[in-house]
Amino acid sequence: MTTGLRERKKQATRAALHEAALRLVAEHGLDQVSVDDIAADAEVSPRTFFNYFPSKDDAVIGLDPEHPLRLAEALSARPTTETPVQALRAVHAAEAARMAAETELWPLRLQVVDAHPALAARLTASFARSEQLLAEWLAARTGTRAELDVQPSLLAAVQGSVMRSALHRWRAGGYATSLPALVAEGWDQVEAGFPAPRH
Amino acid sequence: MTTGLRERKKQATRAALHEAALRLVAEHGLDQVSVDDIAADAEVSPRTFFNYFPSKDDAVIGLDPEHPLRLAEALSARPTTETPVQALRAVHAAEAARMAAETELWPLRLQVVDAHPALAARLTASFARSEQLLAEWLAARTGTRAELDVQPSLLAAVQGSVMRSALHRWRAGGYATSLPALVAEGWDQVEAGFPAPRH
DNA sequence: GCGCATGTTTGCAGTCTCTGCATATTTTCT
DNA sequence: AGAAAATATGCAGAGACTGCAAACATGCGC
Repeated sequence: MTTGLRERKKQATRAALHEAALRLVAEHGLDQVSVDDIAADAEVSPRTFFNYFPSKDDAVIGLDPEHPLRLAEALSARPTTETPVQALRAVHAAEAARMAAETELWPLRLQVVDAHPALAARLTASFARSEQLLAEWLAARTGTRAELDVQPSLLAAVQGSVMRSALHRWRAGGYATSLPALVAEGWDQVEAGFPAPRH
Repeated sequence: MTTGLRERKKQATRAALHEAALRLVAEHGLDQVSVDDIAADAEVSPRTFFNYFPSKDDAVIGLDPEHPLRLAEALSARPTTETPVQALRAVHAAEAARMAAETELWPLRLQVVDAHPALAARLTASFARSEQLLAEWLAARTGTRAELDVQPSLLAAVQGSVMRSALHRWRAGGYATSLPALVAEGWDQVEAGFPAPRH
């Protein structure tokens, strides 16, 4: 787990660029912030910016590209006695706790995503990669074909819906409710099959 | 419902641009097709292209921006005796039938979306607008607050998942299964709460 | 039919994102 | 220290997109 100077610097630069992008865009708006501004704020050359992120939007969102793989690993580590939904709930719970711990970044992310539909699309794209891996894991776990059976692709998508809905309500409620609780509430609803609410 | 010459021409130009974009990108790939190429193919000036679509990606996807509103209207027209899920199922069924009728465009759209993650994000963004309106409708229908209660935002998102999953399986199965059937299958799964499949 | 009001198309100039390539700088390893 | 490898930077250029102003087409009242 040794991290040489080189590796540490890379992490620092990446974080600096992401935080600069997020903070500047949150304050001034997406169109009022250029890549040059972000690079200047992070004290690297504009050209270097593109060594770290393929686009301005990606820098603003700034999610770890390795994350989907770690998620898939976490799932594979769950005991095979669990049902797919149980395994997903467990992984989501850990995930939500980790996200809620980033008290600085996620509220800012959700703010800019809310203000700029283009960024919402990027964030969704980030989730999409996870969903694809998840569908494959589900198919393997249940012995079905990911491409043709309903459950893998649908449950993978629904899992994303649960998380997005929880994030949405987290922000709407001013971050007063705990994110893991909101996620759990979503799963309860999913497992209950969306019963009609009584009036 | 009268359409003057002016209005008809606009529709035709929009359709020509969309079809040119879709066809060219399907054949040559997103990066190998410039806006100038698309405009030339549709026989308008490059500048005119941007009178119709705000970006190249949007032209490739080419969904009607009015569609979310019509969807919301269709929902409001459902009898209030139906549960939210029943109403959504009914509207989805009609929707799926309409989409399956466009035997030219949807397969091409799904092909390019599959080949280019950036376009997948755009398509999802198009759906997102519908989901937002839907969440509001659900909240109004069930007398809850769209922002804070679970069901509106989650069910709106899940509805999108059902449709996306159905489209995915439609394409994976070579368009052999009817889209409405795939959508219905998804809803069955949702209503059943994703039971663990037996082995 | 004529001509004005309004909406649409086009060209032009300019900004910004993003890429390829060559060069300098930094870190690592021996 | 010095070679090897990774990283940072500068430069030039393609292509997306916008604002503006000038042509052009259409609709409408007369």
